[in-house]
Amino acid sequence: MTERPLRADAQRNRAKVLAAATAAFALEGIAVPLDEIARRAGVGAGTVYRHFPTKEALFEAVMLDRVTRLAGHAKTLATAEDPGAAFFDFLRLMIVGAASSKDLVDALLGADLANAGRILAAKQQLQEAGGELLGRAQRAGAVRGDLGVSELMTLLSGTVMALQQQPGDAHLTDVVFAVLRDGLRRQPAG
Amino acid sequence: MTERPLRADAQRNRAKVLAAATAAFALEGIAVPLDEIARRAGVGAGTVYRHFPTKEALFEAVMLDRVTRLAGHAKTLATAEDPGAAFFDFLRLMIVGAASSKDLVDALLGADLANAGRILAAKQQLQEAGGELLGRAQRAGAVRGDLGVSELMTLLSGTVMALQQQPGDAHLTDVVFAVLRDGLRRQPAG
DNA sequence: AACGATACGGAACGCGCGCCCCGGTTGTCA
DNA sequence: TGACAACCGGGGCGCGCGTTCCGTATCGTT
Repeated sequence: MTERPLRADAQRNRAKVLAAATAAFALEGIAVPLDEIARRAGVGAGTVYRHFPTKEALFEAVMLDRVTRLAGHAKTLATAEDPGAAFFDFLRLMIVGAASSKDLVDALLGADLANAGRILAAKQQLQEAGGELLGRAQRAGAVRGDLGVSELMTLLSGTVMALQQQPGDAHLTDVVFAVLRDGLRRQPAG
Repeated sequence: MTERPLRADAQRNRAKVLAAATAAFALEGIAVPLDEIARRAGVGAGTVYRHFPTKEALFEAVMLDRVTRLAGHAKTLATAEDPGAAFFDFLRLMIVGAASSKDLVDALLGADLANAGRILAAKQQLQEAGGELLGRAQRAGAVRGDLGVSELMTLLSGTVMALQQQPGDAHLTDVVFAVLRDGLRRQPAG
């Protein structure tokens, strides 16, 4: 039952694979060939498979870290004083954090992928944190009341996907964010 | 130089292929295997290739029709009396017209596909019509002034992609559209 | 230093899919 | 209705990619 420690070179290689995979997935999404990841890590394909039973498992490992980190950020924001500002900070965080990462969209939306085991849990954690922020902002009157977390996430995903078409276009990011922000604010009656 | 007319069965088969391809592409995007299209059309794969030199050419033919149709609708709207209403009608048209079609997103955004020959032309036609509607609405004070056609199209693509995740969810569509609409309206100063 | 256990690399396999080919069939025109 | 051209079907090829296998190299320990 107890795991013996990995050999030193095995640990090094595992880290190299994770680093290469993180970079490659962010840049090209899950579509990047595994051989390419191995090449960039300076390892053979077999080595990757000794550490991760499947390409999907490697992707899961990378995404778990990413999503958990995002959820942590969101939880921190949930303790801020101004609920409205905190919510919109969260929005920006999600948008800029994902706009240059093809992988997050694959992870959160890919029909098969998104509902697989550990990713689903992290996803729900993120939704929970987002829901908390949304609820506070709504109760404070800063955000329109007619939408829930899932609608918010859908909106966010779309925005992120759209921005990935012209990655690095800061002006585009600003405009898109502004429209989303203004659309989410509490609307005048009628 | 002059094209001889197709044989009767060839015409029938061509039509069957186009119909099957239109349905299949709309449902699954360009990822649908060509064999599957042939099967649904009740023909062999070879027949498809006799009418369209390449899978991409078939996709182009289908999309050309779709996009041209959309652009036509947009042009019609551009002659309406109320520029604001016309613009938001256009928005809804694009959203509901594409929300259940995986293919349009592939066609308008797929890096390689979108800039290939005839699709590009149709795309520009659509952008032109959209730009006309946007400009009128902005001059009439119905839409915020700080965005151009390309930003609008980006926004639209994102919205559509997001909605494709839960196809047929009318409530989600309504909420997302409402947020987009309110975000695009002329904003109060400051 | 030497030996067993552990890990490595990359060639090889299976599969899905775009595309081609060719023996057989069907439409057209005299 | 016969004969030729046009067209059809689906098996097969090549390629990319996920995954496996095994001979070789490296690590840890005595």
